[in-house]
Amino acid sequence: MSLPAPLASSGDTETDSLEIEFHLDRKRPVADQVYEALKAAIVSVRLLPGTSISENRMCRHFGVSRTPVRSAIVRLADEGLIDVYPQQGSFVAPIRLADVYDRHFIRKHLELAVLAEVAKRWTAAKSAEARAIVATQVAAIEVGDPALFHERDEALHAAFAVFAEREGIWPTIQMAKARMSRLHRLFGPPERLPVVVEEHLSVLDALDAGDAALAHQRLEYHLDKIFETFDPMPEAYRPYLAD
Amino acid sequence: MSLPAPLASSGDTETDSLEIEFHLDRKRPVADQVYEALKAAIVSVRLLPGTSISENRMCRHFGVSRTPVRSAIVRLADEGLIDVYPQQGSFVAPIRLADVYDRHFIRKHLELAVLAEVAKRWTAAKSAEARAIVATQVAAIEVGDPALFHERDEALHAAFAVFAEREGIWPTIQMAKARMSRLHRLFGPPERLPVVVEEHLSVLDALDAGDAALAHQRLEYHLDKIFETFDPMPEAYRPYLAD
DNA sequence: CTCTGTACCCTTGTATACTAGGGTCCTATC
DNA sequence: GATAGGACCCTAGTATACAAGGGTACAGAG
Repeated sequence: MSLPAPLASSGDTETDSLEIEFHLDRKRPVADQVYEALKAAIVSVRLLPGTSISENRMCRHFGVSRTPVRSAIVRLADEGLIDVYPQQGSFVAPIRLADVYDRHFIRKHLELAVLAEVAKRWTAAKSAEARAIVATQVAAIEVGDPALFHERDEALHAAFAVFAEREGIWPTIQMAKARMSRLHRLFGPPERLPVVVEEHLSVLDALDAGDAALAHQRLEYHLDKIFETFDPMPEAYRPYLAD
Repeated sequence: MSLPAPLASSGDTETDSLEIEFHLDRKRPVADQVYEALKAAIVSVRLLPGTSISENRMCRHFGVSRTPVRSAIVRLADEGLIDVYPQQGSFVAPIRLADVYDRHFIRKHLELAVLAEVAKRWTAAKSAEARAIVATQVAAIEVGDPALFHERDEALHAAFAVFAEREGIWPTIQMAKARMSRLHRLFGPPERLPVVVEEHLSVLDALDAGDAALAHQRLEYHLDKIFETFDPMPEAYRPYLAD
């Protein structure tokens, strides 16, 4: 039988040099810390799709027992970020294109609905707060820190959820965003980042002008445009994809 | 300190008569079976909000060890259906009204977006399939089986996701629906069920007529109407609610 | 009678041991 | 030499043992 992972059995001879920064805090639940560390590593693609997640190796790496590691893996498997094959192994899930399309659908319609609520409550203060976040995105581009850029991008979208007084739906949007986040960080051309900033600003401009319909149109264009970046999917990316 | 559960320490003297039907199948992962059984019991409110979920009692009840039970509880805690208080206990989560509002927002906009896609692909065959499901809902009302009614209601909404060729977003809608499902099954007046059927049919009629805008309007009315059923929240329901 | 301290039992969190099944590689046989 | 079979090691799934902290009830002191 063929395993989905292209790397197979290496890793024993190598040193366990997993690039997961981690410092154990005995005062907090260990399982939560392992979960957060693993999730951050997967979403930021420091752990590439297909990477083997052996429970025992994680135990050695984190210096804890299998129980909290398993707990973390179960949670990540529920989120679709890890595939567990009993008696075979656990692997960072490939990026499934069908899944990405579905998540884009969810994210797009939720963010547009949030935007409609935001438009009703738009104020100069909110505009200033949003533009301040965009400014930090610009700064992230200038220092060449794409990870920081994406972090600030999340902050901007989260702020909109707060503006709409729908803070509770942010986790759902974020989970939908996580899948595409891996695509962006893997393949997203860096030269598009300034364009993203401009599109963000164009939405804010429409809101400042009190034109909700225009803001809607511009956000929809922005979201679809980002998505189409990967329309001609280069063959080199195949190892990380599925479906 | 005050625990959220109103029942406290009883349960030892009583027999463990948890109303969770369960038959262990040793060929399937035990953890999955426990998860499914617990989730079904919670969503169908056979396990009321606030009920204590002691891991040890679950072990005795299911006849398994703590490990798979813990795995199931972790997953349900992630979904917000169980609250875990370390060193104190785990309890079926109360119905948080703020959460219900957010989930309704998510469900409404996603279902409306799905409807728009369905309208583009509407055929006589799909209409017949949908109406067949509605017919089973009518049958469920006639035999007085609200659990079956809700099961068929889920089937109808799932069918729409399939019609829209967006099967992948159904889990997200379903998770949003789960919260309100508990409200409906607890407090939903049975006399409203026939009205629900009529509203479902009115949407199908609009689709048959090829009027997507009318279908949109009627579905939005239907979803909001269901939600407003609980607008004057009787004080008797307070023990099961929070926020 | 009131208050405080302590012992016990409950809880979840963590660690470890054992089970069952799949992959691989080596060996023996044809 | 090619192929089949078996031993070994890996995996995740499950069971059990231990640790740490909170709740409660009871007993003793003031």
